Amino acid sequence: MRNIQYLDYREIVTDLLCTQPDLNKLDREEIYNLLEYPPDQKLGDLAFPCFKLSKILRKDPHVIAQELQESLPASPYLEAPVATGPYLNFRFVPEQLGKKVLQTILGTRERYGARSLGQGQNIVIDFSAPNIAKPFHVGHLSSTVIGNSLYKIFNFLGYNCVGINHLGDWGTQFGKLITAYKKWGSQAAVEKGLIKELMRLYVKFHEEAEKDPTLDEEAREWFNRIENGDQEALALWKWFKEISLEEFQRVYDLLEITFDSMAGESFYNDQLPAVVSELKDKNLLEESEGALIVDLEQFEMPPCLILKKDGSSLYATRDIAAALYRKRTYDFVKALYVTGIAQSLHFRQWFKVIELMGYDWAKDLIHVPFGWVNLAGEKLSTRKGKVVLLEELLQTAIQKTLEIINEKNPNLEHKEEVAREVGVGAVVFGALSVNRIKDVTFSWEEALNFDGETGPYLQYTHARACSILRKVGFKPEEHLEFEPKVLTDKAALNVIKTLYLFPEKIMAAAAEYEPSLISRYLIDLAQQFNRFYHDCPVLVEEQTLQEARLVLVYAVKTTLAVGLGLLGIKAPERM
RNA sequence: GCGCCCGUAGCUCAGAGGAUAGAGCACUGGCCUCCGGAGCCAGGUGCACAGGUUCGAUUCCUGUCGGGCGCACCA
Repeated sequence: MRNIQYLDYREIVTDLLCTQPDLNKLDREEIYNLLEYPPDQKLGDLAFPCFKLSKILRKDPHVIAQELQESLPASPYLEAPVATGPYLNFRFVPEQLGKKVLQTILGTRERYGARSLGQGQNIVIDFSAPNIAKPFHVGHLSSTVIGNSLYKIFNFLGYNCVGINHLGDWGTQFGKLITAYKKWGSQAAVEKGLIKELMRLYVKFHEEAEKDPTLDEEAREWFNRIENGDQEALALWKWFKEISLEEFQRVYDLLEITFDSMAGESFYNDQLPAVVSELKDKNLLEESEGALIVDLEQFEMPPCLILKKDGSSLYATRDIAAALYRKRTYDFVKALYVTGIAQSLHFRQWFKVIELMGYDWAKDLIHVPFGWVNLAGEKLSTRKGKVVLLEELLQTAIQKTLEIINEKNPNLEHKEEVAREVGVGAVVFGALSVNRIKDVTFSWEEALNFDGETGPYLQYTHARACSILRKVGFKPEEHLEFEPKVLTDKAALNVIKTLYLFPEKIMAAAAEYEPSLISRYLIDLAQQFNRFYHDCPVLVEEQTLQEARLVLVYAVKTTLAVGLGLLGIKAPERM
């Protein structure tokens, strides 16, 4: 794909400012970054604050702004700049803005905002990663939808993403599960109850283990047997895994999320000895309290545990093996790990180990953390069985959507499909609409609220725009010569300004690994559009005006659909 | 004890070295002979506290307080 050049007023203004001798004191990039959007539209569309220059030139910033106002050359894209106090304010020529932005969208359509920055380079994204034999609950939602969204965002920017579901299919919890199964379970009960039964056994184990610590010993032993290839243990492990995967798949199907690799922790088993010996060869391993560790004291971190005293592997061991494997296999330029913030130290530790092993790509390993999900003040806890199942949440949301459709739009075709898209969209948007680092408290009431800043609000706005376009059979390629001059209403101009910002927002979301920047943006766009929709009738007599407004509607519809797509949310044409 | 994250409106959250700090929910009142009322419009209160850096701090730094998490054989 050819790289698309998007209209960038910061570039235009920077060019203009660079013509001024006084501005030579700052380099181009500095000027570009100083430019800011004024807090109030009345002031202008883009501002250059003169404080930095004031310091360098030892001159009153008011005077600088004033002088710049007088000496700057004209630009076809900008009105004459206005000095307001220590700021030089620029205003976009609305006609030019509208023409450029809307034509770009008419031309690029569902690729509006896309770029070819990645040039096909690989980015590995490790996300979702639920634990086998545990229920898929709302606590897994963040990793799953954030990772999925980053996948789509980086793809859109021209990278080739590799989505890996690093399943928690190895570790001591299987020892616990087998112990519990042997003591309190049965084949029939597991076949009947599936994950629910596995979870019951898991919870039971923890209850009993509090009274009887020898159970932990037994569990460790069972896990050891799995690691050593014991037939019975391995068969049970496989069985539990299959049961879990089937259940997880139902959730992924609802979310329409796919992975390029399902290589979980167990996948790296045969690579662990090589990792250990490489660490040994590089003199990084030390024995401590019977275990093998990499000492990280000089980096002010606790040691990274590589092997337990019984010789079995640990989380870090497998992550290191996985990173080496992924670098070999995918030669990534970045590897993202989308996990809870509680694991920050763990990642800092083993990233450092990779660095100490002499791999310069350690810098390309990036932890993308997110906050906790609480349940009405209490922590989610699989061990205590206190969870909200994600599938249940999604199904409830779908049900509720169906009820709303039956009430408001009973003749809608494909109701079930639309209900799924909207119900799931509500849940996904909820998880992606806040800064990922914040802890969130799950509440049914909020998760099922479809008013205000929600996924359904965006989808509804999109559907209404589609509805207008459908009425006239709008085809974008037939309207390239529309007349932008007639889009003079304040509401229309605000929509255009917001549309203009979209490519910039995608870049920011990628740079910060923060899909919520797109969520917030889409809410803003929808709000602007809904004002326009309210204030300005589109299907008016006057053909020139109608055409221009239709183009605007099309541009919004397209941008909403693209943005929702980047969040992993469907944009139905009717709902 | 050491370390990390978070404290913005009644609630959920945006914002971020600068020009009067914004939305949604909830509450109240308007708006459908008109492109879809899951919508639009109007109505109030707020940067945990104390220092510091700066021409300027809600934003950066330090400390205090409050909440969450992590720190050796779980992941």
